[in-house]
Amino acid sequence: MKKISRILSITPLFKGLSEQQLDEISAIAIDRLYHRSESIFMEGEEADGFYIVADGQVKIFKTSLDGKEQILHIYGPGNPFGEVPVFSGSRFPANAQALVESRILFLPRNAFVRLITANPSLSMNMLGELSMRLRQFTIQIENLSLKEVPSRLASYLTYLSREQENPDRVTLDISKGQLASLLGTIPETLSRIFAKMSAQHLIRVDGKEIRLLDPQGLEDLSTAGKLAE
Amino acid sequence: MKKISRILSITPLFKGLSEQQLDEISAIAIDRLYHRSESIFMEGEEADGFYIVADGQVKIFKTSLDGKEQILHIYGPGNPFGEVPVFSGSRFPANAQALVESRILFLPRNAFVRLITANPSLSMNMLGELSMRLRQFTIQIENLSLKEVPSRLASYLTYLSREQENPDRVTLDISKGQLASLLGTIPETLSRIFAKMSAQHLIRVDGKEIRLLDPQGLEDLSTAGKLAE
DNA sequence: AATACACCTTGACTTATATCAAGATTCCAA
DNA sequence: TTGGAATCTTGATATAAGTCAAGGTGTATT
Repeated sequence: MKKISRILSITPLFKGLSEQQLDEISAIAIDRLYHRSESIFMEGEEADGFYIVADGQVKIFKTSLDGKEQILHIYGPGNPFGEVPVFSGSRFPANAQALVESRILFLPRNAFVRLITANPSLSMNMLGELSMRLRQFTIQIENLSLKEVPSRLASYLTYLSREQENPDRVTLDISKGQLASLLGTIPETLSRIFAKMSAQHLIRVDGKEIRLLDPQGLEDLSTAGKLAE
Repeated sequence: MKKISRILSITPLFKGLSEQQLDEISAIAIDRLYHRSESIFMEGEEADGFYIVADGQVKIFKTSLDGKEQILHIYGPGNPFGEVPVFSGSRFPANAQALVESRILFLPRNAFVRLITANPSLSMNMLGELSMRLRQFTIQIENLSLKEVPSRLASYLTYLSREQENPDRVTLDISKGQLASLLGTIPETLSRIFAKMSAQHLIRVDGKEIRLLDPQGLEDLSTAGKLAE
C-alpha cells in the first residue's frame, strides 16, 4: 500500500509544493477503498471536500428520470474529481461511481481552501486544472450537438490512439456499453456503427482491441463527413 | 462613457479588491467597441489575455464545417469570457462574437496572472467563477444528451422566468434563431415546438414576449415528460 | 410610404437514432 | 466444466428532429 504523500506527489495538481506542504495535505487526506460499481457520491449531495483517484477508475455521470445515463468523464490515477462544489456552492452537480475496485483519497474542503489561500502556486495549478476541464467540456458539447455518432466515435478512437501512442491500434479501457454512454448514445447504436465501420474497412474490432485500418479516414470522418452506406 | 474602474468594481470577479488594486487593473485594461456581429476572437487563435463585457451582449460558440453553430454561452455586462487560455494553454477553444453593439475590456494575461498570484482573494473569486461555468456546462451536456428539444426549451423558459423574477411572463433576450442554437437545434424545429406548446396552452408567444400559462406544466416537461401530440 | 432585408413560420419529406425484442457471445464463479 | 449473468449484436419498427423549399411578418432605412 503506497503512502498517501507518494500519491499526492505524482498528482499534477500538487506539482511544485514543498515536502512539508505535501505532508500537511497527507495528514488531512482520508483514504478509502470502493469496490466495483460502488457509488462515491450522488448528484445533489452535500459536499464538504473533493476526491483524488489513487488507484482504479471512476466515472462521473448524469442520469435522466428514465435511467438513461450520460457519462461526463472517466478518471484514473492522479485525477481529482468533485472539486466544483469546493469553490461554488456545496452540492455535487453529478454522480460518481467506481468502475473497478478503486482506492480514493478524500480531501476536506476547509483544510484545502486554507492551503490554496496560502499558496499561490497551488491556486495556479487548480486554475489550470479547472480550465482544462472547461476545455474538455467545450469539446464534448461540440461533439454532442454538431456531430453524429459515427463522427464522435471516430473522434474518440483518434483521441485514444494519440493517448496510447499507437497510430494503428487501440485498446478500449472501458466496456462498449460505457463507451456508448460517454458518446451520448446507446449500446445498440454503437454496435451497429462498429459493424458499419468494419464493413468499410475503417477499423477491425476484436473485443476491446480495435485496429485502425484507415487512420486518415477516421480523422476525416471525425471532422467532417458522414459515414457512407 | 463610464470609467473603467467603475465597470471593474461591479464585476463579481473583482469583488473584495482594494481601490488601489482596481486602479492597477484599470491601468492595464484595454477598452474597445465592437459593432453588431463583429468577431472578437476565433477558435484556435493565439490568446494573450481575456475579456470582460462592459456593455452589450456576446455569444461564445462552436461551428461545424458545414456552418451549423452551437452556442455555448451568452454573456452580458460584468461577465468575463475567454479566460480559459489564460490558465491552460494559449489558444481559444471557441469563437466569440458581439451580438449587439458592445463595449469590451481586454485584460492582458501577464498582468492578470501577476495580480492573481499576489492576491488570494482574487484567485478564490476566479476559482469560483470557473467552477460556476463547469456547473453550467454539466447542465448543458445533460440537456443536450438526455432531453428532447421541448424539455430543453421548457428548462430554458423556467430558468428565464426565475432570472427575470416573473413567474408567468418572460422576455427573450436573444433572437429565436440564436435561441435555437443555444438549445442545440435549428430555427424550424424551435418554431414548431413553440407552436405545439401554444396549442397545448402551456405558453402564449407574442414575438419576444412569452406568457407562461402553465408554469408547473413547463417544470414537469423540463424534468421528465414528453410533449403530448 | 415604399422597399429591402432579416427573421420567423409552415409544409412535405428524409434520415439518424432510439426503442423493443430476440439471440449470440463472453466472462466468471460455483 | 458448466450454468448463469452480463454484455454485445442484429433485426424490425417508431419517432424526433433535420433538410429543403416557399411564403409570411416585421422592422429598419432611405
